[in-house]
Amino acid sequence: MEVKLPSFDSVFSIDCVIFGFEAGELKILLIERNVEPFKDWRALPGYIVEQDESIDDAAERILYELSGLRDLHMQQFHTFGEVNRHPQGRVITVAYYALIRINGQKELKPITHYARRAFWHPVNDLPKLAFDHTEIFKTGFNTIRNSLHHQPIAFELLPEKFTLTQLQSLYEAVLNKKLDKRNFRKKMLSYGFLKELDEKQKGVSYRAAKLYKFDRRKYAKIFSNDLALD
Amino acid sequence: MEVKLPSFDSVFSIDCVIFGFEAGELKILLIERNVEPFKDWRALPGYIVEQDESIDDAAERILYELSGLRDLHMQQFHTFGEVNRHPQGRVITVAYYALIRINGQKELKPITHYARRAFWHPVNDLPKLAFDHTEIFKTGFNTIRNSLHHQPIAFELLPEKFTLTQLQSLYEAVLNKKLDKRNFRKKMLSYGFLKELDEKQKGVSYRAAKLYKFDRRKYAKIFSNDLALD
DNA sequence: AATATAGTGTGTGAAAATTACACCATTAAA
DNA sequence: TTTAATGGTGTAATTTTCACACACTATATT
Repeated sequence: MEVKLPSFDSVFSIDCVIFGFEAGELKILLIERNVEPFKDWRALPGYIVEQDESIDDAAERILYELSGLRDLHMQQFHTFGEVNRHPQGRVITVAYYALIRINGQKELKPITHYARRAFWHPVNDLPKLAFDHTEIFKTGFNTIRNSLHHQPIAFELLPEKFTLTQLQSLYEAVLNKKLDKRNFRKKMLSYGFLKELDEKQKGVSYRAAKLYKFDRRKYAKIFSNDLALD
Repeated sequence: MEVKLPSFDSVFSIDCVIFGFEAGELKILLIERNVEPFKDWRALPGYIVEQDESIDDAAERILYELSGLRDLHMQQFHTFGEVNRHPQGRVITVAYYALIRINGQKELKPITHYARRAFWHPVNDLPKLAFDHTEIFKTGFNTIRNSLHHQPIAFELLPEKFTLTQLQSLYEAVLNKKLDKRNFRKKMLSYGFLKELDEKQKGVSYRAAKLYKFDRRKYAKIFSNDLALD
């Protein structure tokens, strides 16, 4: 079955590495491709940038079309421009990451037919991905690992109300190492951007943990001097 | 004088923010444009990526053609993709930075006629730049400021043999703040990647300072656990 | 030869941050 | 009531950071 595909001279595309956290595991969003090339392969959600949209806008649109996910805060992290990274011709891709709470109920439904389905997959034990997407994923994972201490990454992945244990297990998943419980809690609380709530966890068959909220205002105040200087 | 210019549908370009250090001042490389659009303006060295070259290769070539500089280690830092950033059409640009010792004797000579000349300009007090190059510069400056503590940035800007005072003044220039001399020296020496030489500064009309070399091996060993994890 | 000049080179104590480490409390289910 | 599972807490030792001031040395000038 030979398929005749168009060939590209000069095309921009976007690829998205979307992280989610569920059941103590860090996951990313994959699609199953429904078109050539790499039909039936797993891949990062990605597609071509239109003439009249900025790359930031394109990233939002493309993610939406392939997964139904909207209004994520997407952040560019690297551009991949090897000559032969795409079999149809010259395609340079700008890679974005975003972080999202997997709410269980959040349904993933591709809008276009380019993806057969979209699904969450644990970052450990990823399948072989189309194009150079494995490399893109690794670069993205390193990126969030490095911004964990400077950006509110953890709080975008967790539900609005979370326990300190959940927060810690997310840190452990991203950093890939065990942390000391007492030191972790002491430190997180000392930053002052966690609001203790009057609520407790429900539905667990052991002592229920206190719930906390992330205080974005205070976080911004504390970390504002991190970068910048115009 | 109306000039008819081609218009672009979909073009990749590269722009370079090249840092140098001289006379206690941090500088960047600018060109004077010799062609429309923005003829006669100051700009970052930048041009269009060819069909058959990777963006990393393109960055090296373009910098060479516009300035005569070669073999710098260029590092991509951001891609700019607003729709109207280029007056002739859709041009997405990948920005790179590099660091170089300004040796005084190193001559800057554009190879192509696109640049009339290339020259060093202090990062403070930059003129208005063509396109969105001022924004690109700022992003690049923030990038190196943030990697100063994790990458051997300082040592690529200094001559091979340097004094601790020179090293400190470079840190001060990049971070834009004064540092304490005793603490700075203590800390730098404690890292163990500075090799003290048996030589001293020459030609100064005051007590000559010891010269040091940067030990790249030891540096790599110390900072290797910073990133990565495949 | 004396002196002015300019930058080099050094140590200590206080405060803050980091690390290592173990046990009782609470809840639901059996 | 017992068990299984996780929640929650404090302290001491160590390391790191920070603030801070003065004598030394090489040269140029008179």
